[in-house]
Amino acid sequence: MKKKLSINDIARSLNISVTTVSFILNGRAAEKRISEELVERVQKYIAEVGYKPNSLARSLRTGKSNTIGLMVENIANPFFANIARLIEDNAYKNGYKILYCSTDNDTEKTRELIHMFRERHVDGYIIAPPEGIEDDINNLLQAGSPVVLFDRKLSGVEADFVGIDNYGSTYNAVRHLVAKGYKNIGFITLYSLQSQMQERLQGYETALSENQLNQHVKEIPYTNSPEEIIKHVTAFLKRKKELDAVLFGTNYLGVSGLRAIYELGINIPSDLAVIAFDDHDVFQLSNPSITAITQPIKEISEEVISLLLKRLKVSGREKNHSRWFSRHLFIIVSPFPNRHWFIF
Amino acid sequence: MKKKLSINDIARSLNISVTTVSFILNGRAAEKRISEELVERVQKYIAEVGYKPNSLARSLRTGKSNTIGLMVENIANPFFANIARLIEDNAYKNGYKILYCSTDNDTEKTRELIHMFRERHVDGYIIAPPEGIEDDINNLLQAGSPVVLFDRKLSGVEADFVGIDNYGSTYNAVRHLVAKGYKNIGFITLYSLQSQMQERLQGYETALSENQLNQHVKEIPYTNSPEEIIKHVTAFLKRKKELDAVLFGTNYLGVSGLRAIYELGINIPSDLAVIAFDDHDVFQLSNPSITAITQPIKEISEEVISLLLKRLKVSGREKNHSRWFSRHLFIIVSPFPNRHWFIF
DNA sequence: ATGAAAGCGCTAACAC
DNA sequence: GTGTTAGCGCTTTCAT
Repeated sequence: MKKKLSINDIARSLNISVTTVSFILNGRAAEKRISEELVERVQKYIAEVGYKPNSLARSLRTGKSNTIGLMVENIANPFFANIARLIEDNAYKNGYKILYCSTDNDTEKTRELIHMFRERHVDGYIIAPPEGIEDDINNLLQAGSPVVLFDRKLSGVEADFVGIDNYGSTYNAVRHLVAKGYKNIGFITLYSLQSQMQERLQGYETALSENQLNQHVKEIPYTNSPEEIIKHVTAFLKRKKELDAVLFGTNYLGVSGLRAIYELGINIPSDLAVIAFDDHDVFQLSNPSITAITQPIKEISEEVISLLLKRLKVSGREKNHSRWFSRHLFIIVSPFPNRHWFIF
Repeated sequence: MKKKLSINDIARSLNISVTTVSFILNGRAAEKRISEELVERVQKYIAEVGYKPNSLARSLRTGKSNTIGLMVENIANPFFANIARLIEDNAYKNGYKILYCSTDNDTEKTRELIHMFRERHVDGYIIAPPEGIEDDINNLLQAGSPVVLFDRKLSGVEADFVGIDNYGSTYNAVRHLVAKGYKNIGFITLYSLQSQMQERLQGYETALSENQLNQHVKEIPYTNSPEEIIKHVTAFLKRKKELDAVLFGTNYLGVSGLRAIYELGINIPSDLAVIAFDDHDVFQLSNPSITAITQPIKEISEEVISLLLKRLKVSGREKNHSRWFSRHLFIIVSPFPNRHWFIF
């Protein structure tokens, strides 16, 4: 168990001061006019003995950690897993490490996780927030930490946000079904007050009432297991024999829902048309493949990380917020003067 | 931007010393015979002002971080994502936080990630290692850090390991197919020297040669995109018209492979029987559903984390390695006297 | 039972 | 240009 080297050991071995080593380490040698020759000698020695600065100590001192906390609903959900991967890659390229975790939509767990991130001095936060976490996020913001929310908004929280037009998505999906002649369109969604779910519901309801059609909504709690979801969807479909189309509010509801549909022997699309929200391998592979409302995962990830990186850059420097917008977005609407909302 | 409280602030406000506060904080009040009344007063005040110790400083001092680094191949793969979730939950219950990351089977990236974990003083490592990372892991071990490997072994690395009987799995799968009368059985696998892939290949080859059947192996590089995989599988199946069954070496090869099969209009199972390695929602939902060689994810996760926790406990204390084995395992074989290999 | 103080490894203001 | 030194917030030994 070889002892870890410290900057002190290096300085002592080389008969120079720790300051000099520190400056060289942090690329401030030129600025401090440290001789070329010394710089080289130090770097050679460091490489030789394999010294690596202790980033814990560095963080403790500087208050920065080059780390971003990423909180998703569930890392096992392909939608979030893929976003996480893209964000991770992008962050790495910019010198940031990502720490992820799953909130399970559990407010208390999320609170603890935020706290853990805070303890670890993450420089910024990317969060798909559960309900009820508003105050905690506001605290973060108030403490000067950059926070980018995504997937669902939080009312009363003045943070940057990236998401999609949920309302328009379900609204258009239903209109599409109506145009194709479907009359009894069900919506199987989450029992949740989260903004994205409420908007999806709203889009569904508006489209239906504009066409004088009846609503058939089934709300399923987030905590249900796949087996429970299957049971409830099965019961719902059995009761609602008149349904000729069904829209799923999330990908995993769609996955379990399809199981229910297959088990009931219902044929897609002759007996029942199916549209799901968020893509999933399953939807592409189903035969016939299931129509999915696909979110632009790549664009969302890029916007999220670039937004946060900008805040990070700004937060150490001048507060000039000009030229903040990138190219490929749909709508930019923010109720707050200094915050940015990107809606794809 | 309210200033963060430190243990000093607490001590000063209460007119006591930081030592006392520290002892109370760390549950050593009784041991140090600090008066009940004082303890209560301190705890009340701490709760009131919402003080939370800075874990960075604590780690710097103690050298522990209550953190475990978890490196999987790809967090977007359901097999790894689910294992990660289970490990995370279990670690949390034991007071440990998990930092995950994806290696992409890239040795250089993995090396950097190990380094980052090391910098951050993670207390232990859980790794599904890529090839070529042997020396780095040995360094970790030599430095006294607990490491548990899973999914694939590393030759010449004396670490704990948890995995499955890959050889037996494919061997039995092929025998199962042979028993059902299939004669031309293909194996579409990864172009990889990783132990688990080699073992799967070996199982396939042995079973075939025992039955005097011809091998039909297609190896696909890890770096291929789903589209490339589909193209290569398509070409392979087109060339090998004689195949009546095919075995996929991993779940994502199976997912893309199914796409190829569907696009070719091949019927399962009448034209071609299909077995995949590792489960996936897609396999369950396919119609008819695809047979999958399912790994016991729950058991693997539990064994991994319990193994690491034990090492963690031991590494601070006496080195008594008795009673190390848990209940639900299949085979325990380790080439090293002091290391444990759990093969399910 | 409680407090003073050293020190974990690093950065940066301030000296020279 | 380079060195001295004061902390960042915490734990823990040693005194009292």
